[in-house]
Amino acid sequence: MLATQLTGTSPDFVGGAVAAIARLIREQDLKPGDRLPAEAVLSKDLQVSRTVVREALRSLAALRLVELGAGKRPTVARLNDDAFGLMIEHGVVIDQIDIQQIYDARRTIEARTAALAALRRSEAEAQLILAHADAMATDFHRPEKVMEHDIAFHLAIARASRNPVFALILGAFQNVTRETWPIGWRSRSSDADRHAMNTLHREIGQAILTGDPSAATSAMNQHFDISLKALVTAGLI
Amino acid sequence: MLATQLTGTSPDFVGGAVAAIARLIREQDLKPGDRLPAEAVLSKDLQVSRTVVREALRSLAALRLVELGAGKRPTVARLNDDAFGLMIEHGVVIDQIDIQQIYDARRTIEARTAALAALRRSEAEAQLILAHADAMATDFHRPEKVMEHDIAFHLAIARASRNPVFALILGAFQNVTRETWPIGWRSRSSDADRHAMNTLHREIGQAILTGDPSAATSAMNQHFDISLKALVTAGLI
DNA sequence: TCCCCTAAACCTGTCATACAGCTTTTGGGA
DNA sequence: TCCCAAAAGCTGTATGACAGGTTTAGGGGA
Repeated sequence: MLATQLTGTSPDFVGGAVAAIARLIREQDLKPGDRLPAEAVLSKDLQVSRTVVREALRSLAALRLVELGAGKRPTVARLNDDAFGLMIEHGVVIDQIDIQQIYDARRTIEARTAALAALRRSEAEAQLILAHADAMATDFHRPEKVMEHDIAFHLAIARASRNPVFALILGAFQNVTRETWPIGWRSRSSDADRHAMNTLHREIGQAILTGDPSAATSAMNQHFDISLKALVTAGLI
Repeated sequence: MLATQLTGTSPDFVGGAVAAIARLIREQDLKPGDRLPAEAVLSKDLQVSRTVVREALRSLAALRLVELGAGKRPTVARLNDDAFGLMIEHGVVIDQIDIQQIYDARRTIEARTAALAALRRSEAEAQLILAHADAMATDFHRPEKVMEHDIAFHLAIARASRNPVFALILGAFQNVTRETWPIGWRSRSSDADRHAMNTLHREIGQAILTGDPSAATSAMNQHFDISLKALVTAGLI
């Protein structure tokens, strides 16, 4: 339950404060934007110095449970993917996770988000998804733009799935994707290959617009088949 | 990239220190267990007070990128699921995520981990998985034990899938599962229903032992169908 | 009465210093 | 060479201080 660990049975004031503040949020049923007590108040209530309270709040802020700002009392925060993104990136840096494993996770999840998006997307979401697919073709000669639209395309689908857990997880993969994407792009042998990828994106978008979940899933799976092949060709995997 | 946010264009010393330390780990290619510079050294190098360095280290420790201990220099840490677990729990507490969404994520991922486990499990892993399934039957009259074996069963499969991303995500759901599991258990109308669940667990385990991925996936899907129904009956979803 | 503005009160971000207690290193003795 | 103890190194916590940002309260004007 604590965010830090105990050395033997030592006190761990900071860990205790983290737990106490998390409990406070839960027990007082606080929601995003609600203000927590000021540091000085927490310090008195929890019987620890402001130093300890501040380190505890920083811990919670790192996890995105609270938000801090100069002069402002701490507030309860909405979950957001960049904290988890840092963790994933770290996993890659220390070789605990490799790129193929991330791709497999993406494939597994995105096969599902594509299906859910086909079932649940709003009209605006479907249009946004297709717009990104189209923009990838339009900006074809500018790889950086293509990449950003590609990433936005997949994230838009995740959001349209209406499951924030999926959006959170896939959002966390973004930074890693930004590093590997150019490799895949360069490894494709011809522009024809690159256009073929765009076609698949549009197919996914169409299936989502049409509301055909199994078509969306199978197009998404094809997409990952091809992308993975490109990374294998590049020797990245 | 930073773990905390900037208010306008303010300096944000702590955020800068977090980024600098993360960069240090990456650029020096540090691995789990490697020691970081002492706080005093970082303080001098980064030109900020020890207070700032400490808050930055606490942030990284909360995300499990580093590990802290009294008297010890900070060390690089292996990723671990409890930080992500806290985030998920928070998402539930503030109503950003509901139980059904977590179940859908679990179902999606576990259909895959079951298949992968069937393909990749070691002999010992297969035995461990089956042992947990058996223990659920043996300890049938002690719900708490059943729950722990149930959770351990699913986690063992995740680990046997050999994809740490899945293990990380599913591990993070554990705490939430611990809160909802008893509700599902109580909602089942008869002991026969409860035994049926155990049978399914054993079926999954058998498929993994046999090395039959599609059987493992379909048994896992059945398992989730039934579990979800129990939660719907209980009015939780 | 209501709105707006300003001054005061409140609060966080950063710094410096101090010291207890834990860990690692060093150096000497067997 | 190995072991052990002393010294050095380091973190965890506390206190006090102050700059600068934010919120609140209260007064003045319409």
